[in-house]
Amino acid sequence: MRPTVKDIARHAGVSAATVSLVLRNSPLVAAATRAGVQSSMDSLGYVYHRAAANLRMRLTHTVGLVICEITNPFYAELAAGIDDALDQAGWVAFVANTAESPTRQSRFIARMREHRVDGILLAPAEGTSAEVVDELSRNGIPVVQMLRRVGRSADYVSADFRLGMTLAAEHLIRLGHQRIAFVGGARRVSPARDRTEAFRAILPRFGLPVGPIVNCLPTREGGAAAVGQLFRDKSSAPTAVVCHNDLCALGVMLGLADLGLVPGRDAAVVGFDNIPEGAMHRPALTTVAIGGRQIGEEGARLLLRRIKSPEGPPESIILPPKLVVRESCGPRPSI
Amino acid sequence: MRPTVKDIARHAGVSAATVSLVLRNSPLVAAATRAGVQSSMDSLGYVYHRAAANLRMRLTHTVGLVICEITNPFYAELAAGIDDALDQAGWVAFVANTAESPTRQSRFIARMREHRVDGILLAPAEGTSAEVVDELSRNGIPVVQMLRRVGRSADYVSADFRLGMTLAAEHLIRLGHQRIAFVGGARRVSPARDRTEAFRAILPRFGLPVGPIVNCLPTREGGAAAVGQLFRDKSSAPTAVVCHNDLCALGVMLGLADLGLVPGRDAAVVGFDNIPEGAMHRPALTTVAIGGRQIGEEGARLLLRRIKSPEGPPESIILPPKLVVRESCGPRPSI
DNA sequence: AAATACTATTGGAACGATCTAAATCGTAAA
DNA sequence: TTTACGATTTAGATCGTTCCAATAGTATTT
Repeated sequence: MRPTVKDIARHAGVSAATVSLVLRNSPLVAAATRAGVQSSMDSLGYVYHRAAANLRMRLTHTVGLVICEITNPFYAELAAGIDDALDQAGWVAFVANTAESPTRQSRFIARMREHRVDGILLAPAEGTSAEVVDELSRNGIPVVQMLRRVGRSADYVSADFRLGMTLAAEHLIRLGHQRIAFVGGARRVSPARDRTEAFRAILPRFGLPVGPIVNCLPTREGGAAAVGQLFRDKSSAPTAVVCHNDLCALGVMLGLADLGLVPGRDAAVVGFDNIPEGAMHRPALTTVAIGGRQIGEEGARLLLRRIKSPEGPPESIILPPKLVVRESCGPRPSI
Repeated sequence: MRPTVKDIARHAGVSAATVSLVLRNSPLVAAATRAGVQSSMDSLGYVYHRAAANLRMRLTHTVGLVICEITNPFYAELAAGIDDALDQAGWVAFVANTAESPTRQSRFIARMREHRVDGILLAPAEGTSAEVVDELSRNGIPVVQMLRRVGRSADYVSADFRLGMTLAAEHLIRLGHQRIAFVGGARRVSPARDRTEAFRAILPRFGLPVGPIVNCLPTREGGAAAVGQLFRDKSSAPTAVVCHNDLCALGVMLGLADLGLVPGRDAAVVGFDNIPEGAMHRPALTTVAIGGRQIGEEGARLLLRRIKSPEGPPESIILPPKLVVRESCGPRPSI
């Protein structure tokens, strides 16, 4: 059996209470005593039993990380940012990959509540109801929603997708594009709605018609399939395509290539997220950088702040996106 | 304050012990009593406090997941497989992304031991010493090493990288290639050593010289940079390149494209891993499929088995890889 | 009728830490 | 010599569950 504070106490000739004080670096304990206890711990190979301490204390120093799709490189980056920030604070995260299933998500959240996490970082699965977040808030469990907002009762960290869409569209308009399409607007999550609304708003402001909006999954496959619809009729095909995310944009470029069209020459393509493979692609992808890592870090820090002081109204952190211009838009439309 | 078993007991007019029996679906308790307790739990909004139960029981039903680089799509897939298998068994994982830093890794492992995880799933960071695994084994903490093996004292799940390399090389040889290079052999981890050794062994068996081996990071950037070295001198350039992984292979294809060479026509390229973007690339990447998801599932299941029965010698599960032929090898070398 | 077996329930001691309030010990002041 | 005080240390209750051994109550057997 592993040694406990009692064993250390006996070995060092003090009481368990004193060992506990040493463990928590209390200034109450005399230097000589502290040294003795320390050496007892070393020689017995003591490992702090945080779970036992948690039972007595208010906090478990543990959070739940619920991610809608960890295999999406953007969310992997988000998770890495969270992990970084939590590590710096000495906290640990339970992880769960919902794979966009609200059922799985509810199961995971229940499990994490049983483990008494002090808070939850939630990148909600598509179709998550506001009730999921509200129920947690009602029960005093701090939640930070990331990217997708489903409830108003909890904190939220995201990027300004409206601004991102505006940056992308203005760039294309400045290049002279007149027929601009949007691919990937289908999903019923707030970032998708934001992009779609901004897309609808910006074009008329420049006297341009709102181009076709194609609904598809935000994956390579989805993007590639969308190309078929958009470029079926050559005469009415768009000269530029804004995509829901980079994955989708890479798919669109693939679809274009399969039609013998060259992205950046025959049609401009812009993505969202700025995932690494976009830069390492030919043509390199122009994209709206969302800063997933940073959102993760901010989210983790916000959650820890909220756990420390649960009072106060829900907070929102909206980070500004940045347009990263590469090759996939080319100089000017050829048609 | 959240209700406890005592509160439920009082409300239902039974003892705490009975509530505990109901919680664990014991057949000892009468149907009527069970129903009463259940309804008390519902009306008071009881949430099981697993941490408290853990203190009394032997297990925490918790494992540590230590990943060398979560943003690498292959490891993201591995993590998804693990998450799946653990979910099915009703277990939860603490996650940690070491970003290939052994220091970080040690810190994470220590933290997880404090949380009393029942076992650890370890995809070791590069440079991990065998001592890390041995120390855990010595202290009776089950460990499953994934992909990279650093110690002999613990279980191991991986793919047969030697066989994978053999499949790739034989395919290229069958296509008629005579000058075959290997890119990415630098890293001091067992899968890299396995690939390199197999590469050195297979070519002489067909009377071919062992082509150049270029050491580089297994990233797009590394692969792209390697192309510069290999194709500097056109006359001695290889006609085929086997890469450490797909990321690297995508980089090589990028490097070739930047030199005006067409992968699959001017040089064959093969990767390892079979990550999604390889299939959705032009030319589509021929690769040795490692089955990250499956390795994750097997690893998680092995760990749970080991936790249940810690006795017995370390076990190894080595899954067979499969060659996935796509376009990046082309029909035959043109030179 | 007494002994036995079985079912359903329970009080109280764990698990390993922390917290509170009180005890102990020198030492300096009265 | 006694008292008071600050500096250390400690006994014992506590957190929310499970485990053990014991206890009723009922049905069955002898």
